[in-house]
Amino acid sequence: MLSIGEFSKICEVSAKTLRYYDEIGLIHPDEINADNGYRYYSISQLKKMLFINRLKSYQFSLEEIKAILELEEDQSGEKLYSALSRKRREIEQQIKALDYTLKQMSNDISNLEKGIPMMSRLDTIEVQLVETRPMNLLFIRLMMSSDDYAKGYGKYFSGLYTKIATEKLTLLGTPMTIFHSPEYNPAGNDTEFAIPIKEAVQGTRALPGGLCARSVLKGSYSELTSVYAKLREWVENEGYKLVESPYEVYVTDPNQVTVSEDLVTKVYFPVQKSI
Amino acid sequence: MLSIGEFSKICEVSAKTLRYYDEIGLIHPDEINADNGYRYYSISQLKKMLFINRLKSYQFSLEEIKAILELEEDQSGEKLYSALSRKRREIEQQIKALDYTLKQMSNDISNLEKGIPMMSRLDTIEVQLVETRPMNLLFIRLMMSSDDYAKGYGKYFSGLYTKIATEKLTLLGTPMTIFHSPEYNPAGNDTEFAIPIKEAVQGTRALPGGLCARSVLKGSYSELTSVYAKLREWVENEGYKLVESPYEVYVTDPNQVTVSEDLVTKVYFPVQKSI
DNA sequence: TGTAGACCTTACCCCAAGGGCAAAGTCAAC
DNA sequence: GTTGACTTTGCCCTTGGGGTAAGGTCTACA
Repeated sequence: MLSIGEFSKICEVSAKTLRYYDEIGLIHPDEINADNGYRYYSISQLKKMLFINRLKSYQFSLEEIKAILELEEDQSGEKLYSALSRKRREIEQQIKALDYTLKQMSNDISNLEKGIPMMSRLDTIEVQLVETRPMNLLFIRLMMSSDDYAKGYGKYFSGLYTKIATEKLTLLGTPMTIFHSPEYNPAGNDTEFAIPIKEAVQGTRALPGGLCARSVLKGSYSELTSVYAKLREWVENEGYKLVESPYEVYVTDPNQVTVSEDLVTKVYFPVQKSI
Repeated sequence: MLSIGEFSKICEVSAKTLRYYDEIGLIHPDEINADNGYRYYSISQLKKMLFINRLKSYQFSLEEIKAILELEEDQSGEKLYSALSRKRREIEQQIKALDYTLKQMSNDISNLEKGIPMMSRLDTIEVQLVETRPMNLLFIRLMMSSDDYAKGYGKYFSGLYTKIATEKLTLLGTPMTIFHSPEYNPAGNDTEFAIPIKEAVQGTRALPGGLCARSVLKGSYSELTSVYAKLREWVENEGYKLVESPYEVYVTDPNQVTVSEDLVTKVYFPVQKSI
């Protein structure tokens, strides 16, 4: 039997951590001296502890590890296999996200090298007051959680395009998204995917034309936040107010454009002069 | 002026977060109504908030962001530039680490597909009882923090090799590391880098031979933990005890071996029969 | 002018995964 | 027998806020 100190040295885990794992039921010492409360671990617990360490290095939470250990006792490695596969996908996602972060950072760094301040893009976003024409939209409107956006765009737009193709409708513009939720809510937003067409068939509606504040974004969608901020600032400063739901028009098809710098998106804020 | 709710919607930051940032001094509202305590933000604070959001996405802590904001007020973007560059290196490191994790996970997953349990490697590590010969070591002994190991190995071994070359000494084996700290301590470990040579010049010492438990590791150093655990288990089970500092012998040169599967490392535990 | 509903305030407790420290009890070696 | 190393529990601390409660305020509508 090994004291907590000995066991901790062998596993390269602090004694404090071992006590914590005992407390949360992850790994209990094989034996506890009833007189003095000293914890004693058996050599055979080493394997379990190393397994825990490995799962930790795979970014499983202690709770997940506990569940895995409990499952492992009954049956074969089926659950473990699927848990690992799921976690692997998560880590692949993390790497993608970090690659993207790296790209953005490098962009900012090279701008700084040229003497361009980091947030100067905000000052260069141009807002125009435009009059839009009424349109007839083939649409689908639903609640989107922020996680599903990437998937949703492809799914719903291709559904709409399929309908246009099978029913031989006439395309009049590029796809657009209308945001009906008055505020941004990570849990879910009332979102409308739409494509302008000629025919007023079932599943279409009219989008009235009117005065809009509009910005054109050339480049990655990650800058959209700045565009929205700029538009709101402009609307406020110029004495207008938002009277309808804002919408985005995807002038370039994200599936056709491989380089994100080539993306063109127009953001519209339907406005009125306030009083 | 914008109320906290309006400002929070524009920035896509929760009101709670804004109150927290006010509390820690990251961004104070432009004005606070003295009667009711309501916070009011100006449109011009938008840029600062978006800047904070961007730095957050670059994994700066709020404390770091605060420091950056305070520096930005006085002078040019020098500090920001170096902070960004440093953080970029950190993120590159993270990606490397995640890539490595991914490799290990994939290995475990493909083993599971073949029906091989994850920690079965532990059972396959073989321990042999061997008698080592005394050696004469050219050595350097110092405290190494766990962060420096990667750098340290190259630095200190190349120092020793330089000495061997310039003083025309005779190489008698591959490099080795002796761990004198009785326990693993992340803050620093008493570590000896050594190379066996023939001549007993200054800067050398004798390593006595004797009974050792030894395991041979073929593959990545990340498995060393398992090897150490296995050796300790073996020593305990077979009724031996550790009587000197353990050491590792790097049979293959890490600088020559490009594929980590080809690395060969021998781990020695000098032992005696216990009583 | 009244009031309902939306909005704001502070205050308190909560999360993960332990780290640090203190006071007190215990063990092992000399 | 003593000393120093080891162990115990208990309490507070970390990051970046989330959740909720109790109570005060604002604004739009009737």
